[in-house]
Amino acid sequence: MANKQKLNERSLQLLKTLVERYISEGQPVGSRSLSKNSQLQLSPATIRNVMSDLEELGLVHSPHTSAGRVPTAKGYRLFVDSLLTVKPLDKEEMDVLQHGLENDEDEAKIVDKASRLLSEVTQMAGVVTLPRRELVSLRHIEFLPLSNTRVLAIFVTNEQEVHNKIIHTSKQFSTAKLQEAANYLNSIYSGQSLSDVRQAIVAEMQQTQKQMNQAMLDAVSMAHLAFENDQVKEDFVLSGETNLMDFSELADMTLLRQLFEAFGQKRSIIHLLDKCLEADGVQIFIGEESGYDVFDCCSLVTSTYSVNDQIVGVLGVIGPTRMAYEKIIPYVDVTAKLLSAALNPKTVAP
Amino acid sequence: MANKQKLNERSLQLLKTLVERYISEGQPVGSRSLSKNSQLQLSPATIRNVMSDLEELGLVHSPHTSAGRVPTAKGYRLFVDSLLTVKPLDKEEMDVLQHGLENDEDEAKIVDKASRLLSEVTQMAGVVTLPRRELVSLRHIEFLPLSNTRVLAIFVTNEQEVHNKIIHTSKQFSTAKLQEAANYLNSIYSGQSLSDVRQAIVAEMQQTQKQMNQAMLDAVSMAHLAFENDQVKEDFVLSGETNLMDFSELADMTLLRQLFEAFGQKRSIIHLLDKCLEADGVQIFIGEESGYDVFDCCSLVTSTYSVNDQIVGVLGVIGPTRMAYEKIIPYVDVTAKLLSAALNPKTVAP
DNA sequence: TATTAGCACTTTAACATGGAGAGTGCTAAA
DNA sequence: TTTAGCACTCTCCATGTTAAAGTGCTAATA
Repeated sequence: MANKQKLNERSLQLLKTLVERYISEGQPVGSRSLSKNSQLQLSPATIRNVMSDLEELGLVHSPHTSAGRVPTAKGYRLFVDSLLTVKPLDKEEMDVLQHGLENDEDEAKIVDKASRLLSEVTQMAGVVTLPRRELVSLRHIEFLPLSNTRVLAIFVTNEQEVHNKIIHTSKQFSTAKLQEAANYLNSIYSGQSLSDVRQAIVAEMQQTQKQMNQAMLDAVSMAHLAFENDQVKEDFVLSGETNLMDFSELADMTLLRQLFEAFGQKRSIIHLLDKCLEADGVQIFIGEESGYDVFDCCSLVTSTYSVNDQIVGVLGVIGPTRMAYEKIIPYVDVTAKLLSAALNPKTVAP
Repeated sequence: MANKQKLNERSLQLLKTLVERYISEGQPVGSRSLSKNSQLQLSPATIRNVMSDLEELGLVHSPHTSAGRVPTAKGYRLFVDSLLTVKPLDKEEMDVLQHGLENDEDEAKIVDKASRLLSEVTQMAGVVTLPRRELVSLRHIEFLPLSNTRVLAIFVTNEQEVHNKIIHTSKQFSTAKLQEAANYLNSIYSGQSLSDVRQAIVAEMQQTQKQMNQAMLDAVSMAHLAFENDQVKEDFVLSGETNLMDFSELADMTLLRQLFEAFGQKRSIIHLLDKCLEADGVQIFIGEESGYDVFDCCSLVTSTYSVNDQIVGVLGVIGPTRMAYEKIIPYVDVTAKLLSAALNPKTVAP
């Protein structure tokens, strides 16, 4: 079978040119056109032999007998992993991103802008997860009495963001009592990360026997209510989905519909993006690699971004598998870095 | 020309059957099929004459010489205004809506559910505006110091909803001072509607000369910052957009793209929905009537919903002009009423 | 006078036909 | 090992044909 043996320098060079050509033209590429466009001086016939091998290895595929070849997901994968020559962004392209992401205070706005920028520069769909709250630190918590046993819990994180949640307490508290509880919690937990706080609270609840007075007990149980599974709110911002409508790969309405439904339900996208959180740097899912049928004809190029040197989110681009990876990868990479920079607390204090 | 004269009972009856038939079949309807399906016992030839008149009046239109007729927007309008026989919902259909909208506390969740229900029962796109804040009453305002001159303003409206905003004050305030300011504002404005509060504040700011002490002055100027143009946040919840992809009217990708872009930008939709706020009850925009090119092949059926007998929002359904109005109208109507009921403070207080 | 039958005409949709073009696989020669 | 040559396959496109559906007009009819 000599499979491995066949994958010599020449075959790889040929596969590279084939993928490049298919990406730029969108048509199955045949032996004649490859013979002209590759550096190698080979006749179409020779190229046909090589292509036949590539097909046997599952790297390319022929839509029908007399069409050229098209890369498979596996072919793209090999291309991206070992053949791709990334084209760094030029000055102008950098500037667009840089200007777009500077001078914005609000976290939500920055994230939104990043997503929009990604979709604009790539003409595909841009996606950015909201920064994980788990890792941000609690600055301040406050309780406000509403009616009866309803209490509004407000917590400020990271200097910037304010979140609130209505909790139902077991009994009615006076404003003073609530203030006292908040003071207690602030004195202990302020500055710690939300996930740490959550853990600590659960721990404290379990050893109630400890020498805690009623007030402290109340405070802890309220904090428990305030922080309980709030992380479900994991979310992302998607922009430029409509760009995808222009790709012939998605001209089929059922396919398009499924894709947009997946966008709307968010679940699968979140799951997919979560996978990218684990590793640092640029990651790529090509076609069926994602594991979701809906994305069979799509690729996802992502990178992580950080605050205080901790990875807090993912951003990326969704487009057809036939995308200009050599350009998309640096775009995603650079945007991730710029977003990190934009979100990090400025060193120059006011 | 005898235009008016021609629009006798018979022509109207024929137009009605034509529209009904076109809505259910989706094919241009010809004289033969009309002759069979209308109650009138008329030969195709006679019907052709009548249709010719209808065409002259701009009520129907022929795609090409040997196709049947299709209603125009004007034709649909006449149909909807004077010919339509609305089919009230049966028990089962009512139940779906009723069960879907009961037992939910959170305003946002209710609105979301309503939108989803609308899209599910109609198999088109459902839309619900968030209740206008202008008309809700302020219950409580609170200020929380952040760093330096940044202050977090929190206001609770309507018992239910909590909003917050970071404001930048001119100088630094102590927690006590902020508390004092909040107390002052609460004593004066609590219970009034947000728009009233906003007006009153602007008025107070203008006659600064009055016998106000510095604390009151500070309070008012902070309130001004907290409430300034926050109404831009007018928003709506759209569901089931993807349902629209199944309609042949929207098979054209450029059209579909424009429509989805309009959904994403929200501006035009908000504007359109705002128009519906003015009148009470069900309103309908058919095709080009909306004034937005994107909606030329769509119709919008809306109704208003209320809290405390005040109209606070609009909900509706977006679909192709060729929709089953006799069913959609009651669906929208009933959903609006159920939503009003769900949002109104329960009379049985805890 | 209003309605209808009849007829010629138009348009579309569906299907068959027949190259042209592009590309392949295989074989045999270089 | 590479290449030229050739038969073969498949798509695309233009063309033609036919059937079905519908129209407008005219003349007959009630």
